Formats: sequence, structure tokens, C-alpha cells
Amino acid sequence: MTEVRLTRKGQATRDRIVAAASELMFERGVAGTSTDDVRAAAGVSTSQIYHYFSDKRTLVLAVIAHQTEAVLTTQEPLLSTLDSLEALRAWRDFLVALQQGYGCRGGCPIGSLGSELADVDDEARQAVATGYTRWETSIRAGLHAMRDRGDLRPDADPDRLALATLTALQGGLLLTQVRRDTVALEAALDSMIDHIGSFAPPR
Amino acid sequence: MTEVRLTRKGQATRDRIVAAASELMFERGVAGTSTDDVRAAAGVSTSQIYHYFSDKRTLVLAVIAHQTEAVLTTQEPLLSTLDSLEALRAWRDFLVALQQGYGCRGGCPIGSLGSELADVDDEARQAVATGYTRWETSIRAGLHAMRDRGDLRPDADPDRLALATLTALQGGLLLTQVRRDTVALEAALDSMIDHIGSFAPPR
DNA sequence: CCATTTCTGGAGTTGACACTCCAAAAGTCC
DNA sequence: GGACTTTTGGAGTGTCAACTCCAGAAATGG
Repeated sequence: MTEVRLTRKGQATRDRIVAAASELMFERGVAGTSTDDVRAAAGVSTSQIYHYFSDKRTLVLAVIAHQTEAVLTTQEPLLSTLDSLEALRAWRDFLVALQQGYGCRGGCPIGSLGSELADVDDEARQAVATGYTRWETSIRAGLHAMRDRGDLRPDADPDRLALATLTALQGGLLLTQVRRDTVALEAALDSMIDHIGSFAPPR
Repeated sequence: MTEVRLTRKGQATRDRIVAAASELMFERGVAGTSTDDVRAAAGVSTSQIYHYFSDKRTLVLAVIAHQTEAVLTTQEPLLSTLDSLEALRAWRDFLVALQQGYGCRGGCPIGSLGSELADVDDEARQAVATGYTRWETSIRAGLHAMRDRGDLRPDADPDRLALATLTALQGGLLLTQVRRDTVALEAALDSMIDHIGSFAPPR
């Protein structure tokens, strides 16, 4: 783990490579993206890729990290305040719209990488798992807030509900990609949100 | 679509190729499986693969069809009687145990293919979508039976619940694969089953 | 049992892709 | 402004994978 110094320019080039690789791998998968594709898209020369990354595997790990940040950043305003049914529904609407914006292509930027790499590169698998954990943690925080505030009964299990929600979301993104249609995503998230709502205290 | 005659022996060889390819692609993905790997695993020669399949793409389509049958067959006794909460729970337990039997590897035999191919081969995407539809239809039938019988209130929407259940399952399989742990699958299915249970009529 | 079709073995071709190498240009820092 | 490091260009290399070809062996069917 020798840290190598990067100049500002170097950092910029590195970023451009990761960004280009992320986009291509999102569209065509890791195996479907050659280093030469990345080279062309990033507008760099062959040697630059190998100057910043020891091999393609390492680049892929950087892509996973980059996509994790991107996913969390994109949802940020919503994700940090998922502490009411209305907020959950707004988040759901946001995700559905986002997928439609992509023409229902690509699936989950993290999940697709996970599916492709999990059984093939253990370090990549763990990196994706870490990304999921961060995502899950955000959802969890909102549900805990709801329970603490009394919007959910004490017997609600925020951790398990958060995990189930993330899971439903992942399934929804996969089915959206395969069917080119967001109904599955909608149905899954709606069901989960209704289920969370069923833990509201009697009034 | 010229149908070519196959002798019994020819059919057997073809089947062996598809079976070997299915297993390898389940473990390492489509891109991670070379035709030569398949050749070796099936114990055939190069020309045999290209005698039965015009190219790798076509073989992959056969693999998708094969895995769809396999998935439905494996779950068959349970799948055709998913018409009570107990049956749903037994099915859930079966799926969880199945994943554990695989060491939480591989994910969904159909879903993994879908994720890898959806944006890259439209025919493959549609084939996977068809597989999902058949799966969904089975789940749907059970829920309809429950509603018709009065185990679910008339306002329950079996179609939407079935879709949400399949979606939760898919997400659960993906997370199982990435985290090497079935908790997500359990949480997602349990939540969905509880949600279905919430449509039970008052008594 | 012969003509025809299907099946099989394996060597060969072609292209793509991950990665190397080296020399020069640009940037950094005292 | 000079010694050093970082960055860049691009030609080159070796491997591997998809697919072709052809000739011979087995099966089929009248």
C-alpha cells in the first residue's frame, strides 16, 4: 500500500479514467469494457492507465468505490431524511424517475458490479458489500428516528426493515433492467413502505 | 429457424454441452466462461459445440432456457401450492437452505444472467424476462387462490403482491451472493410474507 | 448393405485484449 | 535554474478466446 504522490494534474487524469471506466462499465459491464475503450473515452494514452492502476482489477476496485460515492451522493438530500412515510414515498418516486431517466437500463451501478464480480474477485465482492452497508445504514437511521419519535411501534425492527427495503430496492432495479419497465420496482418499494407503515402505532 | 434433425446421441451431446455451460456460467458468469472451458467440461471437441450452436451467443440463449426450467423444476412441488402463509414460509425456508447449500454463491441462475446480459443482448434480455414471467405466474396463482378462498381480503392485489415477492426474492439472492450471508434474503421474504399476511380478513 | 446424413476430432486462423517498455515532456521544489 | 519526480505518447508483445475447416467415424433409412 505505498502511497504515491499525485500532482493536481495527475489527480485529474486519474479521476477522468475512473469516471470514464465507471460509465462504460455501467453500460456494458466490466468484461464488456476493454482498457482500450477506457483509454479512448478518457482521452488518455495506454501508459497513463497503467501509471495510475497496476492492472484492470485495481481499476475496477476504484470504479466500485466511485460508484458507491455516486449512488449515495445522488440520493443524498432524500437519503439523510428518510424518517417518515412521506419521505420514503418521495424517495421511491425519485428512484423510479431516475430509472426511467436511464431508459430502465444499467440497473444498480453497484449491484451490477456485485453480480458480475462477487464469485470471481473476493476483494471486489467485499467492496460492493461495503457499499451496500453504507446504503443500508442511511435507511436504517431514518427508521430508527421514526421509532424513537414514536411513529413506529416499539416492536418494529428498524434494522431488519432497512435491510429488507434495500433488498427490495435491489431486486426492483434488477427487474427494471431486465424488463425495461419500472413496475416491479414500484411494487416492491410500495409493498415495503406499506409494510413499514403497518408498524405505525394505533391512534 | 430451420429445424435440424438430431439423433438420440446428438441430442445427448447437445444436452451435455448446455448442462456444462450452464454450470460454468453459473459459477463464473458468461464472460468468464470460454467455449474451451465448456468443451472440456462437457467432454466434447471444439467442432461439436459449433455443430450444435452457431455461436456462443446462441449457446447462451440455450443456457437461459435451461436455467429457467431448472429453477422452476427445483421449486416445483412448493411453487405450485403457494396458497397459504405456511406454504409461503416453507418456500422461503427452502430457498434460504438452497442458497446456504451453495455457500451463498452464484446468486439466482436466471438473475445473474439477466444482470450480465440485459443491456448487451436484447434477445437474451427478453429470454430472461420470460423466465421471470413464468416464475411470477406461479406465485400469482397461489395468491389468487388465497383471495378466492377468502384467506385474503378482496382489496388485496395478488398480481402486485406476486410481483413484489419475486422482486424481493431477486434482491435477496443478489445480496446473499454479495454478502455471503442469507439474512437479507430472509428479511426481504419475511417482510413480504408478513405484508401478504396483513391482508388476511378480520375474524 | 449402400447412400446419405449426422456426428466427432483436432489442427489452424484471426483478432482482440491486457499489459510492457522506453523515451520525452511537464511539473515540482529548493 | 537545475535536479528530481511525475506525467504522457505510442509502438510493441504474448496470450487467449471465438470461430473455421476438413476429413473420418457413426448412425439412419430404404
